[in-house]
Amino acid sequence: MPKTIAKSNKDAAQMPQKSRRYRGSSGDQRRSERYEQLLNAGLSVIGNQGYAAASVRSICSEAGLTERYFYESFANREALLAEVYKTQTRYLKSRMLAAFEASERNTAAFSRAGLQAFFDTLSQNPDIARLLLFEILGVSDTIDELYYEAMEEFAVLIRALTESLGLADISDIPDQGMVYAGLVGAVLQIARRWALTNYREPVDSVIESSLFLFVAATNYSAAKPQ
Amino acid sequence: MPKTIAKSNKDAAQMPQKSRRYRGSSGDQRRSERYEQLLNAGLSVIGNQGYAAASVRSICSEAGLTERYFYESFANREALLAEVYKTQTRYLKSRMLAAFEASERNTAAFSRAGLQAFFDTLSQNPDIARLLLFEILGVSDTIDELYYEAMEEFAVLIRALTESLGLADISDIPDQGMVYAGLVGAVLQIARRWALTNYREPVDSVIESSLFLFVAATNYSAAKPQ
DNA sequence: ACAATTTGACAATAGTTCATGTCACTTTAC
DNA sequence: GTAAAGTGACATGAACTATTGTCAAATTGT
Repeated sequence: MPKTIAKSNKDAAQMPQKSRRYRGSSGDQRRSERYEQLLNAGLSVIGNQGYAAASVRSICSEAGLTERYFYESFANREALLAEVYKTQTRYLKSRMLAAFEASERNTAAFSRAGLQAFFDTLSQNPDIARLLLFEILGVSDTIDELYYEAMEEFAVLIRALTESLGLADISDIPDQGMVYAGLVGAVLQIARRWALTNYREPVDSVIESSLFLFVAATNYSAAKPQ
Repeated sequence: MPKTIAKSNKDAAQMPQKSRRYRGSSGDQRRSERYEQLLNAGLSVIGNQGYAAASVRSICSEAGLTERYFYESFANREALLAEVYKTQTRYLKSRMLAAFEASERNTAAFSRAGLQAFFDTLSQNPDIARLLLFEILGVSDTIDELYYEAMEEFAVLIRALTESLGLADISDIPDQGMVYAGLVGAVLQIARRWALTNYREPVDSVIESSLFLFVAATNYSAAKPQ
């Protein structure tokens, strides 16, 4: 009995092997559903217990899935963290952009709307806040890179915001990117302080404090045409 | 042979048992020397490989000491991290204060001196930079508390600095602490960006960018007496 | 009805870490 | 010189973790 006889028409290099429907959904649907569950569970565990405590087992348990399915969607813990982070920054950015568009077209309302969306998102989702403000730093070089990119993207947002306020020329500053990074850092730090004091201050207060720095930068440049 | 006979005059509750000199130094000296070695090794390992990779074993190996001596000085990894952090923030603050005192007594020189001390310390000690800017966040509630306190202390420094620039009245802002926290966050974020791009920009550039935000806040308030 | 696929509970392996313990060796006090 | 204190290399055990594997039960296509 020569072992070269295949037991079916399947090749030695196994075919994609189209999946069967199960409980009403296709294989792809089920897989992406599990992916979503893991993403949500990841956010929940990281947001509640921190990334250090977010073991594969605890995430799967939270997701109601077996460990095997973890590796179906992610190579490892860090890959999950990266995806969760990307998803949540995307979500945050979309909320801010939506707020911009829904806002009245005057500068004060415009920038308040963006900041409101930012701080609202965090206070309504403490898990996201903990992830974005605390857990993401110092994990690995790869994650640091991700963090850096996200900050730069938010700097672009901030730039649009401050420029809408009238900040025209800060060309005497060697690196304008640094200034915008600084403004992002200011808002993030205000958010961290807010989170660490359990969101005790009213949201308007943190918005005003943030806005103060934006407007100050704006006015300074505007008032200094020379 | 009744086991109640003590083998010496030592009590059942063992006495403090005064230590013997060894290799020229007293027990206290040796212990505090080991403590220093562990602190330095901790900074080195955390600064080079991150806190996650800073196992008790790796720290002791770096320190050239046995694991037993770790627990002589620290209850656990986290206790070491806390002490290293406190030591380095103390060091950073002392360098900044020294810079203030050595500076000429005009506002521009004064604030530049402080910022120069800050950024110089980080670029000269990448270990410290990594610890203070990245590794300290998201470790535990205890460490977060420490971070929060350190930030507030730096906010006081910043406040002194900006007030020396003439920032008098920002009383229309609900929480002034938030504004100062924001300025601290701005400087920290600029430092993070600088570190993540391998300190490529000249130090004067990051100083000017930071200063811009300070001066902007100053001028805005000053120019807005109403 | 029945074989194949899918799933979930769980075992297994190999590795790591913390924290403590053992023990031979070095140094000191007397 | 000798007993005790101090040291360093290493062992140990309990607890985790990541990752793969096993297997019976549930579900499906035919």
